[in-house]
Amino acid sequence: MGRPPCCDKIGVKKGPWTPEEDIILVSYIQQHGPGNWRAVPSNTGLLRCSKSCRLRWTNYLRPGIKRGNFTEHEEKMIIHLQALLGNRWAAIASYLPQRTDNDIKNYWNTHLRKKLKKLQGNDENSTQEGATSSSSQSNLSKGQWERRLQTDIHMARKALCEALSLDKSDSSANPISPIPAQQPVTGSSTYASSAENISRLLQNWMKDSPKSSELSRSNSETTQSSLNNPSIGSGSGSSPSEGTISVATPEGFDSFFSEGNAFTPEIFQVESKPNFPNVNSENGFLFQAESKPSLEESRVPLTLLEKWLFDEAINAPAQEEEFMGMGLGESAEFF
DNA sequence: AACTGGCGCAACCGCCCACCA
DNA sequence: ATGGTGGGCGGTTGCGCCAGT
Repeated sequence: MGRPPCCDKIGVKKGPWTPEEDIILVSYIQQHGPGNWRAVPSNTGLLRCSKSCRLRWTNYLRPGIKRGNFTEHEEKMIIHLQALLGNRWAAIASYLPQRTDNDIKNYWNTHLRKKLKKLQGNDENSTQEGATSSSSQSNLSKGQWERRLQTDIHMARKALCEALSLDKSDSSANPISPIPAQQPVTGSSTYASSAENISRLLQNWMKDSPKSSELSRSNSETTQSSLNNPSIGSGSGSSPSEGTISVATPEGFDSFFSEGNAFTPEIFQVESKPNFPNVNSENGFLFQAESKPSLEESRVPLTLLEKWLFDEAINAPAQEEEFMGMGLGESAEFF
């Protein structure tokens, strides 16, 4: 019996998300929290597959996402982690806060794999050592199961240890622990990153959309107030659970921006406090830097990995050169 | 200025797993 | 024990952008 599609494909919109859709989704999630993705399209009116909504949220709209160029340090981490874990991007991402697995995967596929390939071409003879790197996909896939098995054993063991010593260990104090997705991301960058993304999208959209000049004032006011009020869309009297997001019509954006408003985190009423998760005062919803909850579970307490990360935490970034000597062979020559 | 090929990235697809009734 | 469902993950694709010609 084949599994039915996650959603009715008929009438489901595909392709790039519009700013309007983004805002609807963000508003909804801010109100209800992430999860129950199945209900998102029906509750928001989005003509999107539930999966698509989840993906859009986790890969793009989620708070705390850092976009743009990878730093050299991040790059090195990815290389090492990939060598150790294989293509377990979610696990790798758990060690790189603010980066999504999709981002890392893309970066690997577009930049790092190419670099390593090039390197391999330059140094054919040294590929033996490079067996831990991506250049040896066959070896990697071969050893991946063993690695994974080992990983799972460690995970189970660590989970047990953690369960037994609950509050004793503060993960934030442990430099070798992958950073939980829920961990506070300090400063104004928490929501700003995603808000900026939306802002950028909106502004691009504004540039491109001829419709935007036909906007009605009333709609813009509605939109702005909607954006400022997380309870928008559900109506003043309706309960959030049954609320249908009816916010952010495209007509609203033009005058919204023309009034000099910036699409800032404040618009979402998300406070930028160090002690994230934020509490939305309007509805009390804990707008956490959710995300990748499974990633924390999938943390990989490999001894070697932890050792390296520990050293890395101590030495980096000032002594990144020392990183080279960690014994992963080819990746050391990589730079 | 027009064309083209490569690149980067967002998004989709399909498989898998965990959970629940 | 079994089947259904939701969600997660990794691989892949498609499209827009940009540099080179």
